[in-house]
Amino acid sequence: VPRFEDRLPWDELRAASVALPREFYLRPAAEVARSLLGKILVHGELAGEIVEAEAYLGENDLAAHASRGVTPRTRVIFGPPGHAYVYLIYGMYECLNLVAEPAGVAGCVLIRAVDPLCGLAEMSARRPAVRRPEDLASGPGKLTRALGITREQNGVDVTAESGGPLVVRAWRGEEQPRPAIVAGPRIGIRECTDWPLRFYYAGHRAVSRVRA
DNA sequence: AGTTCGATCGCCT
DNA sequence: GGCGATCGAACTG
Repeated sequence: VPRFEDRLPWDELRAASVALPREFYLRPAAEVARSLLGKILVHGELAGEIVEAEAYLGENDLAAHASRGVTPRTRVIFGPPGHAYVYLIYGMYECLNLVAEPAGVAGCVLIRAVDPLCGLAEMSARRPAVRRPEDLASGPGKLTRALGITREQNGVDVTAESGGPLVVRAWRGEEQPRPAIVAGPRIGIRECTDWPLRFYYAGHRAVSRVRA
């Protein structure tokens, strides 16, 4: 099993970042998806920078789980923003979404890839076959497995600065120069395939390579 | 109660 | 590029 080095120590990551407030998510899902690039997904002491995300809308978006209305599974998507929607796909993989839009309006963002920052040893233990650190979380099912995110986190508040198991944080201070953002069609769906609701960093090594 | 099939991944050729 | 794994949500009757 290869050993990967953390990009920075956990306490430095905590000091250099702050949890995103609920208002961040209180916007159209596409805006939230684009804005989430460069933010930090944190589960326990495992963390990675978001490099790819997709927006899913409401009743007109036939690719979205919410398009068929409120069900026991989708109720979180219709709830207040800043919460996690986690579901099981293909019987074996969990997918993490962050709820956008005000309560009563459907909209969420599928996190498709993160670039590992902290806890790489534990991530590689969870995904022993992976040879390069940028492949640990370069897909929606890969990142939940690497970070240990499951349906147990469905519905949790990701804006809690203290105490939350799953939090999204932003770097403090001045924005660093960052890669160009590409918008293109979403992956793995059969409806609304022309809508440019997938956002990712151009040329980033941790972006999922599914269907180029 | 039974059936269908999916916001995926990794291994095979 | 093709396919099997694996299971629960949603829909049919």
